[in-house]
Amino acid sequence: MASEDRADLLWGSREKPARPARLALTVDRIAAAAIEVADAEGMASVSMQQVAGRLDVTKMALYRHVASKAELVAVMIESAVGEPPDLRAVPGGWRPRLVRWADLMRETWQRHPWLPAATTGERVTGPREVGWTESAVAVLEGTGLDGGERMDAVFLLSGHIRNTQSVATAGTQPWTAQKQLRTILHEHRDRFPALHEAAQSTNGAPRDNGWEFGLNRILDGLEVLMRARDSGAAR
Amino acid sequence: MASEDRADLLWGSREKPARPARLALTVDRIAAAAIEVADAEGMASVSMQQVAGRLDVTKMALYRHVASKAELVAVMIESAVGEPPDLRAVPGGWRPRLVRWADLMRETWQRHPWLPAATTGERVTGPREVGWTESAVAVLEGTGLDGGERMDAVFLLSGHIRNTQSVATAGTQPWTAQKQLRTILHEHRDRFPALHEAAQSTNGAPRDNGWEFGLNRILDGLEVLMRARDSGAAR
DNA sequence: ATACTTGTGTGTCCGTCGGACACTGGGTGT
DNA sequence: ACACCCAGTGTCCGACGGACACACAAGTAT
Repeated sequence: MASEDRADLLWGSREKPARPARLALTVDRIAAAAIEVADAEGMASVSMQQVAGRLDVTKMALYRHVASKAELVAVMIESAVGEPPDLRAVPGGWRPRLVRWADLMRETWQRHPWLPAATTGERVTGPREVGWTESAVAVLEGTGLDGGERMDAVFLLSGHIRNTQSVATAGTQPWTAQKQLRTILHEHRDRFPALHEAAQSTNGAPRDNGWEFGLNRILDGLEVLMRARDSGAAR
Repeated sequence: MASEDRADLLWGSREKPARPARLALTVDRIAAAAIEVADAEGMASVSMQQVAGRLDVTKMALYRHVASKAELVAVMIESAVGEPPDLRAVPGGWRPRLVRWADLMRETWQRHPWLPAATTGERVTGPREVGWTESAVAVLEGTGLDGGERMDAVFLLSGHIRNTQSVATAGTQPWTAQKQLRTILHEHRDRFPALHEAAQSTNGAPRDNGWEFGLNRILDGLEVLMRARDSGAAR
């Protein structure tokens, strides 16, 4: 079954030293080429033929190493996200650690603007991706949040990263910075008075798609919950 | 230019009563058929031929009414999201109003599970979609947040809706509820101890993908900021 | 009544996509 | 010397979005 194969390639032991590996083509080389294409021309340009062409090989040769395009994308993601960080050395408790985690995550996603597009839809999550989650959930141990809450908190945070990054590269909800909509907003200012006024009062301000704002709001919200838990337990 | 056409169809006056309109095929009928397909079989099944087939018509006939598939999708979205709500009647100030807004938004997005998939990537935002944003931004007037912050807040909230909804229908980061990953997590519990422990402590709990959790955290976070603004201004 | 125009739907074609399948040619183990 | 194995090739398929020329009806001008 395809999904089993995919999971096997992602999760199985990648140690097959039995074969001497006289391979010109390897999964890693393929993934690297695909990432090059995606970085340079976006996820839409990642086709089997494009990737194969970059390796001077037929597209069908790729299928000797990956079972499907979905698996290729999965391998791309695993390769791109890199090893999850160890945050234990970051001082100051959960909040600075989560900030560090979010910054690292954001850096990675900025290096590979196709990650939002590649990680939407049904797919098998790879170990490194889970590792990133693990490292954030671990930060929240001992904060008074229960297991589900810890996972929800990390989901909330990583979702925020995905959203801001999607907008930055593609324009999911490009209310700002995209002049086409800005013009439309101005033309229809009677229809959208609150938006128009809000947009007016931020003209020229350096936009980061609400990255810092959302991050601080989420962390503040978590802190509120933790304090409530503390006082509740102490009571 | 294609994007101009798209914007025209979305934003232009749809009143062309000059022609008597003896049309069997209309943009609205096409959009309705496309939404039927998407609701039933997902966004991946929305192709020009599928939609045309449902209307007993050739796919090329559709191109008389929409300029491209991208425009068809844009019209689908506008039709699916519906008219934005008027929240002025909701009592209790900004917070209950935002909750109401989020609930309405979530209902809509649940009725059309393909919306997350359709609204990713570069595209022109339609007036109704902007209307939803308008109505949320309006709720935040007079809360002490400046224009950019109001927009960031709404972006944060709508991003959360999108994320939870994506996961519910497609499995963007399905750490939970997807038994395949659950099994993997159990097999690799030594590698992901924090995640494993967090998952253990929520076994059987009714999952909503962190919807309520994230919503409350975001609103708490906004409240913290507003209080800080208030006391700062009073000081 | 007839010819012209306008606009709606059709038929055919193209390039690209993911992928199935049969093949080939250069190693390696016996 | 031999057969086997397997990475890479070549060809083919159906589905996709879309260009383009055409058919054909209805309305208008003459």
